[in-house]
Amino acid sequence: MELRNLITFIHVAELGSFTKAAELLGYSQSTISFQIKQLEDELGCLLFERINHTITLTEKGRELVSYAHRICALTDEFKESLEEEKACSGHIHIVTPDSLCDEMIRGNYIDFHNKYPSVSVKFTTADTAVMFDMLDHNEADVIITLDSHSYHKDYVIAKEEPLSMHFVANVKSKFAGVKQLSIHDIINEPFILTEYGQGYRRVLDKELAKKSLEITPILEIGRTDMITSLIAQDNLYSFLPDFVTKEMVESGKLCYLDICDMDVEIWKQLIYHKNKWMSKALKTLIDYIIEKNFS
Amino acid sequence: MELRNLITFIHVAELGSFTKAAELLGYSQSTISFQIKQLEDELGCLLFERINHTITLTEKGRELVSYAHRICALTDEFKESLEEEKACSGHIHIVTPDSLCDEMIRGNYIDFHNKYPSVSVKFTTADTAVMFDMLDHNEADVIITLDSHSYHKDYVIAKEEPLSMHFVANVKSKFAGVKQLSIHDIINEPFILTEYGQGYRRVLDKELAKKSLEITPILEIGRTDMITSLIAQDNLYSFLPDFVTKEMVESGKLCYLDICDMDVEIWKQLIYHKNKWMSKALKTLIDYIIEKNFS
DNA sequence: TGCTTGCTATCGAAATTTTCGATTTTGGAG
DNA sequence: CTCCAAAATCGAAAATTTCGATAGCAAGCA
Repeated sequence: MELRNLITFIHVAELGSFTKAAELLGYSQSTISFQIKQLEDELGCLLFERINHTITLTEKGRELVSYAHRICALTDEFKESLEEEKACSGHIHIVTPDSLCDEMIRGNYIDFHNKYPSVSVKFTTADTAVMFDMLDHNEADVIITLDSHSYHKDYVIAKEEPLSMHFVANVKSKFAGVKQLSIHDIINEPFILTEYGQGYRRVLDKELAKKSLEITPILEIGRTDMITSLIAQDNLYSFLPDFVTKEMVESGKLCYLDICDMDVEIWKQLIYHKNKWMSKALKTLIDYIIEKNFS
Repeated sequence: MELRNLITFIHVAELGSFTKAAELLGYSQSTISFQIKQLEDELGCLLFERINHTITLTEKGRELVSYAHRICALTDEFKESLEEEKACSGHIHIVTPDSLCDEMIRGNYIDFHNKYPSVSVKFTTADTAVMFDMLDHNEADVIITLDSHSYHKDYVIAKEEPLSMHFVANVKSKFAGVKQLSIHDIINEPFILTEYGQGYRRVLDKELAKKSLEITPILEIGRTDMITSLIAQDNLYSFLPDFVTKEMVESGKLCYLDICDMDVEIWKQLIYHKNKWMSKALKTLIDYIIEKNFS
């Protein structure tokens, strides 16, 4: 029993004529005969009495008219529901590095939630490799990387920008305010870095490796807020994005070091899988991030 | 959007796999791909996200699952409704000669109604030619003729029996009790007959015509109950089926005449059109008439 | 690293189904 | 009696569906 036949059936029943239905539907008359017969054969009952070339609905036929209408109404309803602007709602899973998650939650998240209260956002933190893995397994809807500039045909980059980063130290560091430092000057100072493999940490290591250098941090930790607060307390060093340190630099607790021979290029990229279905909610979140500079 | 596709879609959504659905449904896997694509193309939206060869329902997909279930439920419901023993109900139009209508209404009709209260029966009276006309136009569901024996490939005879008829007279008639009368003896007596063209009246006329005889009735009327009551009151004559006269003959108001040279063969036939859809109600009525000798 | 397995997409060919046009049959109207 | 209208039927054409084979890709495993 296919919908095509049901639609034909409805029209035949309404018009009381195979021929008229054929004209209306743009079929030949024999097609209508065939389709109705098909229905009758499948259902094993007569839908129309044919007496002297005029048709009359049978009891079963009359019943089918009612069902057919209800069935068609449902399909129409669904098709309409596709068109109409959906209330923007749903669940979205966004995965970011630790530092950014912090930033976002403390930043615009409340505003976003107030604007779109029925969108539930799940924040998860992970390192870059895991993030891409999650995209590949459709476990994350969208990710934000802080890493070297990446590109792959399977991913869509919704937004990207270079990330300003600095070596930072306690304001009382002997290097504070000193111009034109070399990486060699500070390489043996006590560093706190994010975990190995984590986004910009990995890029930093690679850049150092090019110069046959290596930093052995005294502590590795993902939570950048802890790093900054430790540095603010003691003579320690790190390499962090400005958005993490900006506040404490401005308040005079930390300072940027002027390292002129290290060029670590880090990008912030908002990425989703190219096969990802853009739900209204997802699109809204992504647009919000792009426009409001949410992250 | 055809039901085939919706059913496939439901299974795919449930199993979360094109391959498994193909096995279950007995299709090849490429067919499933094709059918889902067909749906997606027609609806203009993605139903499944395909990321690394695993599928996940999209929002629209999830919505369609719900609609598809409802649609399938309706079709199933209809199919079941075809199977199940229907409450025997509906409207039936039965057409009979005047005399029989009387007989049936006064006879078993109440019993039938009590047994099958939701079957509404419409009785109409008509002469034989009109009755067949009504069958041909599907205006009557079933007819009962009192006429010469008829047969036609387009009609189904559900029941038939020869009808016993007699010339009848008032018990005080000079012919009462006389054996071996000839039609010539009574041909000029005052007759009351049913209308010309009406079933057995027509057959009678034809039989008389064979003998070059003719009866010119003093009154023509379809209502046989009136004929009998008039004859009971006066010295009048008629030619009627026994079922009409039986009661008054037994109570000694009328008598049969023993006319031995007229052989008028009348049949009672219960007939419907061969293309008539046998609704439960119609079948019940016909069976009832056959079994209970309703008419 | 290479092998195997499991999944979906794709493609051309085969099979099936649908559609059409022409014809037939029947009844009704003029 | 002829013409018209309506549905059934039939073979052929057209369209659609299905299949089988293959490819591409990722995961698991040795």
